[in-house]
Amino acid sequence: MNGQDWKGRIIFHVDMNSFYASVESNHDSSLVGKPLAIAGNPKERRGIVVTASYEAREYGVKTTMPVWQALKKCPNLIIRPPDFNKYRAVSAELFHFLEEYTDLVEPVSIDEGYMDVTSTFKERNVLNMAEEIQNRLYKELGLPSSIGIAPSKFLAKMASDMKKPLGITVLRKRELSQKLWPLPVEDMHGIGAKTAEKLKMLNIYTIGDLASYSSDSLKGRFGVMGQKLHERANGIDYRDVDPESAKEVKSVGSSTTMSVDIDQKQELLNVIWMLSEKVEARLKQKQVCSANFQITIRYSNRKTITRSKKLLNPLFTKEDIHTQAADLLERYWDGEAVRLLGITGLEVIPITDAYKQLDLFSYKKDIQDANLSDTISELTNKYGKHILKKGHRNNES
DNA sequence: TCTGGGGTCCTAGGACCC
DNA sequence: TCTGGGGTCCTAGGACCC
Repeated sequence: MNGQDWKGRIIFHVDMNSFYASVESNHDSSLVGKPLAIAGNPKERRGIVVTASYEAREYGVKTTMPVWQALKKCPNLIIRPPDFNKYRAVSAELFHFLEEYTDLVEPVSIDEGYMDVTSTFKERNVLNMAEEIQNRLYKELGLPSSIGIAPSKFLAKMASDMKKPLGITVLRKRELSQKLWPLPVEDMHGIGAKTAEKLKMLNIYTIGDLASYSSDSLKGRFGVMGQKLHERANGIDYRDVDPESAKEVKSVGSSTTMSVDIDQKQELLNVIWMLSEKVEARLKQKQVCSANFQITIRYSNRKTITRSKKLLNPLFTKEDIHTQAADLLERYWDGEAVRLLGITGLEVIPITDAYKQLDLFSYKKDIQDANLSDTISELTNKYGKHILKKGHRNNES
């Protein structure tokens, strides 16, 4: 939004309430009105609550709470494992539905998104429209939601959080001092536990404190983020609603926390193999591949390291992914017991683009000594891109 | 006998180049 | 006889979000 008309924008932030729990209740009416938690690996230790129904929240059950703790708070809690395929399907319906109202729909996550409804303003009352959207989402898709209405994304997001479940909240710029500034800083989108802690050391406790604090000082201490937070606390946010933004995936990965920590190399390699299969499936599903793979190792004490490696050629088969990941594990695992392993393809590119690259590569191969080319490819995949650069320079010199 | 799994963005240091 | 400055790329870690 680089014009002068940003002030006139009307943006909705539409946020589902207890999304996964709502979807499960829609598929199984025996769950309706019950304390329900969607939780990973209910039979394993180390499962956590992903989503809790409002009935479960009454008992103090919260997202990220370990399952055993949730059961302590609410002994008759019903626990269901997450079914992400099901949620993704409903999510697609949800965004398709929102697009009935405007093309300017930006999905932010599986269960929330922004809508720029400025253009509909002259035709109809936006508050009525928000009510209609909320009612229809509930009746037609079985999804309770909260909607924030404001002149910017940030304010719309903050507004949708103000009344849950089934709330509609309008946040105008002139209402900031009354509605936004009294909130504690940790309630601000973009401020987590660490930043809130640091802000409190500066005697910044509310969003209002942040808004009136010296911008330069925040910039000095927190960099770009400090400046952004200060602007947003003052209601300044020119970001556009961008329907394309969610479509460009940048990384695709899979990780798992083992039910018991593992210190045997062969067992770790077995897990790496399982993850390679999953990553292959996810890459294929998204029709992308990657020439930059990363492994994540979390040790028993939760210390977590990542190690990555750029390759010359994009990969997507489980065998190739396994080779790279196993090599990284071999080189960087310190022998201590491991709690979590992960594999991620970074900087993913569409497979169609990769074919172009491969064609170019095979062309080069044709005109070169095939054996030499193979050797270079092997070396670069093993040791990284800089080897190739050096090789080229040496050849050129 | 705590704390998942999927991501994005920013920062900072080192290598390397000119 | 000891050490510049600007720029890019790569890697790792950290903070945050749902």
